[in-house]
Amino acid sequence: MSTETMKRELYQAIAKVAQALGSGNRLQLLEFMAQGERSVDALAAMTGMTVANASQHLQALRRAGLVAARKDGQRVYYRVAGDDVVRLHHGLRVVAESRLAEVRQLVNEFLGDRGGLEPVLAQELLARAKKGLVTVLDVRPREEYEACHLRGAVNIPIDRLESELARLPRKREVVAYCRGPYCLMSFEAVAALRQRGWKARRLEGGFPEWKAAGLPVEASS
Amino acid sequence: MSTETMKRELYQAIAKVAQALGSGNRLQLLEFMAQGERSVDALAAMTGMTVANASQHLQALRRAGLVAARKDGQRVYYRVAGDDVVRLHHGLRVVAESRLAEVRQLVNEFLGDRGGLEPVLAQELLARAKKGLVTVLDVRPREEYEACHLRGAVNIPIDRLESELARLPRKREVVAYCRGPYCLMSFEAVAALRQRGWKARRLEGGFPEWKAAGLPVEASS
DNA sequence: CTAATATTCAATTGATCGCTTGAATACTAT
DNA sequence: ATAGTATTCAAGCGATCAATTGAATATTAG
Repeated sequence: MSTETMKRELYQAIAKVAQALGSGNRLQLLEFMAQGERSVDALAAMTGMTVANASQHLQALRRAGLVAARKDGQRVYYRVAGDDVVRLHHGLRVVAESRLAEVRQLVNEFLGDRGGLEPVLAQELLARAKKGLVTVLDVRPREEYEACHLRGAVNIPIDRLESELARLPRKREVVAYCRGPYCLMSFEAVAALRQRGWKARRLEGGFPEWKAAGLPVEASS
Repeated sequence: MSTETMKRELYQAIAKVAQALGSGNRLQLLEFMAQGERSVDALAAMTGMTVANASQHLQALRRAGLVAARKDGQRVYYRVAGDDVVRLHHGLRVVAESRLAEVRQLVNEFLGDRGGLEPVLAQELLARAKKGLVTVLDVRPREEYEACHLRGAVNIPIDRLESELARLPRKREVVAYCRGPYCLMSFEAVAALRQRGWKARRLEGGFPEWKAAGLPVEASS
């Protein structure tokens, strides 16, 4: 076979991965799976899809090698196949935000005036946390925190933040994070903390991006 | 509008970038454009597509913000929109090679027994070149070298390698590179040099990956 | 065993995509 | 102006895709 045809076949095979990413529904499924494995009906509920539709999209992602499945009892749990997949998802978002005006506008609308809160970069947080200068706050639900979180982070789910404020020392800056750049919980947390006199910022990105970058994480017990 | 619908729209807009990458022909076009800007008919000839077809694919890439066009005389020159696009292209290849067995097999078939030549990583080459331990050899055609090349690289196009061997000092190791991981010129060069007694290896990836990683490049004159 | 639950499968519909063909447009050289 | 070249446009065809619907399969609880 000529090298031209071989190269064409090769790129056509690589393109299948991009095709699998070429659907808003599948990108959303991947975002949720980046938090940890999830069952089909959980993913269907989170994305607002029918179960049958979610199942078919998950199978498309599996055929492209982007997710893996594990069966336990009557449930099937899907998860991203590896950190490289999360990084690819992230890279796609970055390019889309920087190259498509429509995406930039949608992000601005979505974040509203919250966009103004300038985020802390992962490397910066890592350095400041090492020196004990900041409290790292995970505002996701308890189960997600327990499955995996940034090393040394404290967990106060966003709906309990007001009642458990006492756990956050006032003198240190708080850096909050949640599920990712399109998750609003850390924005809310920062706003609430600032209103009550804390110095607070949010982490750029969220938990999946941190983990995919190979930065330190830990699980509870 | 509810945040769910906004998020759905946002991801649908991001997915358009992935859709643009979801075609082997467009991935090949991007590979060629990563070397530098190219006219429509040059790209059509390189990929073996009809001119009309290439034009349409290029417009699809432009709608997705991945390439930009410049008109000069009666020709239109297309180029990748930025280094982030090259990095995304690269990330896609990495995921496809690591996650799809079919892609791994096609790569092996394509590279044949050449796959055995273990490549030099970019960071390693940078360090060794700084100490003057290696000769960096660009085996691409002269025009491509002149447009842009790794800083300090020597240019001997692959078809003139035999006749200009004298330009390569025998005692230093040679590291050869070309257009990218699916370009065979550097493999040939390494094989030829080794046969004649040189110590030679090839650079992992190629020129576009080096440039997109922000490593030092320069142009002639 | 039976009922209930979770997931997958199969068939259908409308929409979109990829490629071809042939014509239209834009620019250059003479 | 005219001819030649480069690119884009428009129409058409077959293939693929996304979502819905309803049924089939697999597993657990009682």
